Order: sequence, then structure tokens, then C-alpha cells
Amino acid sequence: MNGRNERLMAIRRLINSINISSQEKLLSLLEDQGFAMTQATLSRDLKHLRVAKMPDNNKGYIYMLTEKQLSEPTENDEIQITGFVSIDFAQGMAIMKTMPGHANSIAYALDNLNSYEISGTIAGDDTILIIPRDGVTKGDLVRLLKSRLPGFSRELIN
Amino acid sequence: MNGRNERLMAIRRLINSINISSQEKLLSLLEDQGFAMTQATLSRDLKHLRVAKMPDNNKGYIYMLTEKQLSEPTENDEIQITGFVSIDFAQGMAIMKTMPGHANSIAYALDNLNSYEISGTIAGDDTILIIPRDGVTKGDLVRLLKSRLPGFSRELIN
DNA sequence: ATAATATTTGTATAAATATACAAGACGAAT
DNA sequence: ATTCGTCTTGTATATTTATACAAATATTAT
Repeated sequence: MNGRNERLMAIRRLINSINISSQEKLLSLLEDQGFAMTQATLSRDLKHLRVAKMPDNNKGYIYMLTEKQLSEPTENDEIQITGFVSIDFAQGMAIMKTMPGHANSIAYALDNLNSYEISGTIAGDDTILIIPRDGVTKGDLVRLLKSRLPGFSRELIN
Repeated sequence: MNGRNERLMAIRRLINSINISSQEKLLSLLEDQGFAMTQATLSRDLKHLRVAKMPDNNKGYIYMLTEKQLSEPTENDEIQITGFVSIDFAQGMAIMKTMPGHANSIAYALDNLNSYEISGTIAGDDTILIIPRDGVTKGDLVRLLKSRLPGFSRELIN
């Protein structure tokens, strides 16, 4: 058909610009633009375009173009007053990622909490290893950081 | 549960090494390895791991690991990834020795792999501590470094 | 033009995947 | 031990996606 390529391009544009979670959703968006088709055809189109469906940040799922990765829009750090990036737990320790250059100042703040839970910290440039005292659990540490470290939020925890 | 991290890593290994077209297929492979689970749990695991399903070359579909995309590799990156001396494994972690002053640039490159396997790194002047995520084996780490770090060679491994 | 061939599509359905809900498992606090 | 809260899992099912088949549409050759 004549409009097939137009349709394929419209699909790519939509996927690029909006978070789309299902073919039904995409289908209705396409119909809004005047493309009449069925879910079956859309499924084939997506296969043709090699569009992948991937889990979104612990929420739902989104479709993504795969042939060319989108460059990530700049990491907006204005809101990050303290420079936290994430915290992860492994080998009984906590690994905190920070914005480049922020590790030492945050580690300094951690040390000055003088908390029982934290035995010590080691900071690189953007990573802090937090060594908890024996018997301290992940939950203990999270509670501590949440209550005493301003700007620390639960969503960061893996 | 205790074996969950091991299961997650097993899933990543399988997806990395084999073309897997459906959860049922992956499920039976996991069962071959002694992991007992249902499709529902596998679906949740794949979501947790942010595994994407994408069309393969006009044939079927395959599952793929989706690491955060690196900014384009430059000559600068190539330069940063020299200066390995050795890598050693102890206490479930990897200790990488580098030429004096090279630790930070290499650790920076390691961090920017955004790999699931590496929970975090800490660099001194000529030593990097690599903390793997729970369930990650020495082999997983070696495979990762070999495949994604230009200049890393197997002969360095103790 | 017609016929032969290939491509695209819809319908109906099969196949695959996600999730609500309840139950179980684990850890922490009492 | 008991309770509370959190995390993980299975069952059953809803939702979502892929495809067999036939029909329609386009393409090519004659």
C-alpha cells in the first residue's frame, strides 16, 4: 500500500517521542493521526522496524527503537543538592554512587554522623564504600541514611 | 530467597550466550541448571533485570540484556584503558593492580560500563577494588572485562 | 490489457507474557 | 516465641502479542 512507509515513520516518531507501553496504545495514537490498521499489522510493523519492548524503570514497559540508540538527554542534576546517585548493597557492604567529585564530601558527612551503624567509609571520586558494623543490616543502614542524611531518598536503593 | 541472585545471574549468562526466543525456552534451560521456578517468576525476573525482547533478523524474537548505553567511544577512552598490571580475586571481590596513577581512569571506565555485574569500584592510585553484585562469579567478571574493556587480556588474571 | 507472482492486510485465534491475589518465607523488633 | 512488615513466589487468569490462513492489493512479465 501507498501509505505504508508513512505509517512506519509515524510509528518511529511516536516511539521516539512518547513512552508507549502497548500496541493497543500505539494503535490508538496512530489512528489519531489517520492511520487505519489493526493490531496484527502493527505487530508486523514493529517486527519489521525491529522495535524492542523493554521494562521501564520498575514501572511498566516501553517500546524502543533499537537500530540507533537514543542519546540520553543530559542528566539534570540541579535538584541533586547533595550529589547522590544511587546506593547498592553487596558483600554485606553498601556501595554509594555519587556525582563525580562528590564522594569525599559525602563520605565526610557520613563519618560525622558518628553513627553506631557505620564502622567506616572509603571514598573514591564518585563511589563510597560504606562498611557497616558487624550485625548491621541493610534495613538499618537505609533507615539511618533516610533519617539523618538530607536529600537521601528511598527510590535510589537497588 | 537465598538463591535469587544466583538465578538472576544464570538468566543473564544464558541470555548472553544463547539466542532465546521465549520465556518457556529460557525456563526449561534454567530447569536444566537446577532452578525450579514458574513462568510468572521468570517474567518478573526479566523485568527486574530490564531484559528486552527484540525482533531478530526478520526471523523470530530474542531476549537481550540492556545495559545503559555508553557515550560514544573516543580515542580518549582508548587511552584511559591502558595501564593494567594484574587482577586478583579475593573475598568475592576483584583487586585490580594498575600502573601508578592509572587506577582512577580505569575505574572510571569500569563504572561507565554500567554493567549489572559490577556493583561499584573504588580506586586508589594503583589499585582498584571491584565489588561484584551478589551471585556474580569470577568467571562472570572476567567475561565482562574481556568483552567490554578494550586492552584487557586474559593473561593478566591470577 | 491479462496472467502470474509477490506483498500486505484483516480476521480469528494461538501463543506468549504480565499481574492480581493469596500464601509462604525471611528478617527484624518485641 | 510472636508479631509485624517486607520481599518473593505460585496459581490462575487477564492482557498482550504473534501468526496461520485467506483475501485483498500491488508488481512484474508477457
